[in-house]
Amino acid sequence: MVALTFPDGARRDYPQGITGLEVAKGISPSLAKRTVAMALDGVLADLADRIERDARIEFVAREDPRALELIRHDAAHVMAEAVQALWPGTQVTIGPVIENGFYYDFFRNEPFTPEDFPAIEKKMREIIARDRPFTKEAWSREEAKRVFRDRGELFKVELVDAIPEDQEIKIYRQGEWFDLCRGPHMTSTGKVGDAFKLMKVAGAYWRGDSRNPMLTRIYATAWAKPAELDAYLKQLEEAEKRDHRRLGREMDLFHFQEEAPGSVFWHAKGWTLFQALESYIRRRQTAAGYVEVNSPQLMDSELWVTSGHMEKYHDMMFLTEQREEEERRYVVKPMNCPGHVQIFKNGLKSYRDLPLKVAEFGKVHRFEPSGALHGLMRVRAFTQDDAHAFITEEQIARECLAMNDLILSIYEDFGFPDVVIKFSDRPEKRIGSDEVWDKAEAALMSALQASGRPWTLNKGEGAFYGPKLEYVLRDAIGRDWQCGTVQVDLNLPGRLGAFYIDEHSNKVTPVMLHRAMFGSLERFTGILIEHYAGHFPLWLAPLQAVVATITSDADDYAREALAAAQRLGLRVEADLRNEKINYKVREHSLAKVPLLLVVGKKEAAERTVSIRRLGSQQQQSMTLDAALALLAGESVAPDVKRLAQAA
RNA sequence: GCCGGCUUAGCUCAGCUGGUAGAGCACCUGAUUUGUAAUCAGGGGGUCGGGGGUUCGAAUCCCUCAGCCGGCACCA
Repeated sequence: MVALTFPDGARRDYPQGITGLEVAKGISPSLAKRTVAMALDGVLADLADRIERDARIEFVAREDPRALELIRHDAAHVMAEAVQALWPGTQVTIGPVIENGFYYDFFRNEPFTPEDFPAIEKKMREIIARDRPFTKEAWSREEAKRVFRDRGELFKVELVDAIPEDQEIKIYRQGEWFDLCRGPHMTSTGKVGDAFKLMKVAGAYWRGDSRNPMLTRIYATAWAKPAELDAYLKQLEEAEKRDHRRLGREMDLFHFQEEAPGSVFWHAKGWTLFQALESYIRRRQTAAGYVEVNSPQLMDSELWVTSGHMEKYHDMMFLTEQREEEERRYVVKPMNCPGHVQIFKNGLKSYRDLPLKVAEFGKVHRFEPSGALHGLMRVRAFTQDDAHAFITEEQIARECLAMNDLILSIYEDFGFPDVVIKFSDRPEKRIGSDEVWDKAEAALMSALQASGRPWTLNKGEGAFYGPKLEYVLRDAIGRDWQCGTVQVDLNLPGRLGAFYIDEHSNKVTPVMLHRAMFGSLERFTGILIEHYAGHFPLWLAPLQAVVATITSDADDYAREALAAAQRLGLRVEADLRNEKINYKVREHSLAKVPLLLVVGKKEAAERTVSIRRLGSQQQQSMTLDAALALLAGESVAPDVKRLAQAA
């Protein structure tokens, strides 16, 4: 006998080996009918599975949120059957559920194109309409390999081989078609429903390894109800509207062109935004005890040989040509650290100088693979808010904590609600003694725990020179961005010959901490454009307000208002064009100008303005002086505002 | 870098199976002086991404290079 506990707390005994379906039927035929799977002790299982042990049992209806991953997984099987029905000889490989949908990787000489989608979707609907039950079989390893080999499914043979010896080989059938699969599945193909859509084709390496053959991946989305599918598609459209590449063009922030792939042409408005961010970081880190330096763009390649970068990253660095009159070759810097070590080494340093925290808005160049380039998010030339702290071993914990606090405080100012920290500890291949690693990891970990933030362990993912923290932001539409980093470096200072004199007159190699907060300013600007959907807070908005006239009678007054605003350092333009106010309101709203100061005859006579805020229909009338004071107040950066409040 | 797709006016896009390029918006000019999301009329603008080939003839077909887009791989 097995004892099953039901969600209402009832507990009943059943013969051992009874199936979930039989249990459901025993309770009521209608329950059995609407149930697509069960959960035993919270783990999803086939409804046809035999129950061998006492368990908490729950019946999962198709509408249950937990059924969604089954719908998607079943849909993946249906898609694979459809593809093989349409193109015999296509090999199937793997088809997992992912966020918002699923994919399936196929191997076929002729790749698929989106034009094939309608046919595949049609065939899928046929298979779903047939409503064949999913049935599970356990095969022997040899039998599975023989069957797949006979069918020419060589990738499946590899998959069978990859299954650990202690696990059984499970095959799921849906009518004639079957697939190697871990399961579980719903009761039949009909349960997939029709809220699915094929989204895109993509190449993907077999087993994620670029040395392997490339497969064709078909991405699809699937939902329990058509309304959910529609909502998802709408959400994608919304995300597209806030794409920083699109907003960058629409808001006249920047552009790219063929002659400089991966390098940004910043327009005046975009550069204003960029500089607002740079100034902000400069204020924050100066307040935290950093000094700012600037190191050369080009340095002798020998230095990069010494640092080890040449060997590891040669293919990703820009190098100058060797010239007749100059035998040396120069490297366009891909990072700032070697330069900062040179600054540290210049002049003898004492333990009294430590910690020495050196920051630079260094522009670095990296020859990123062409396929990796992506707007501002992945470029070949970018500006890091980089810093290196030269410290003693004893100072590791304190300085890491200070960096951690600074980074988290900065993200708060931009309204990122969720920050997840990844802790990467010692990798297999590393330098330095275990004692030093122990100390470095413990110090980093104490900083991490002091932050009180959620974190995850990235086992063995640290740099070869030391452990690191990586800060991942989640933006307004739920996407993750890795930005900040704190790295303990036990290697480079020694390698480049840096030392300080300790209190016993001994030469000691300092520990170096690498720190970035935004990471790449280019990328962070892109993230912010999407995070705010172009609706920047006033302190960042490239154009804060437009003074718009209703008739030309107000032109002189508008010019006066503009000049007064500019004297206050506000970023304001005047729109004196011979256009209707409706037209101007529309145009500046679309351009996402935060504030419109509308002036007509009435305002000119009364020395007032009518304020209209972006996203609001309402108007607010006040005197020009009051309006400018308000604007100036709202334009103050959050850190400066805090200082003013504290004073 | 790999797989697939795309590249036509400043932007968004149309141009069927080859016959020599079009729309809307933007821009310019004129009229209109306007009260909170598009006033009307007129006008200019393209060696159809670069190079090569097939053809009597190429935006259209083929090859090649580049860039971009979607993934994969990579990301000090």
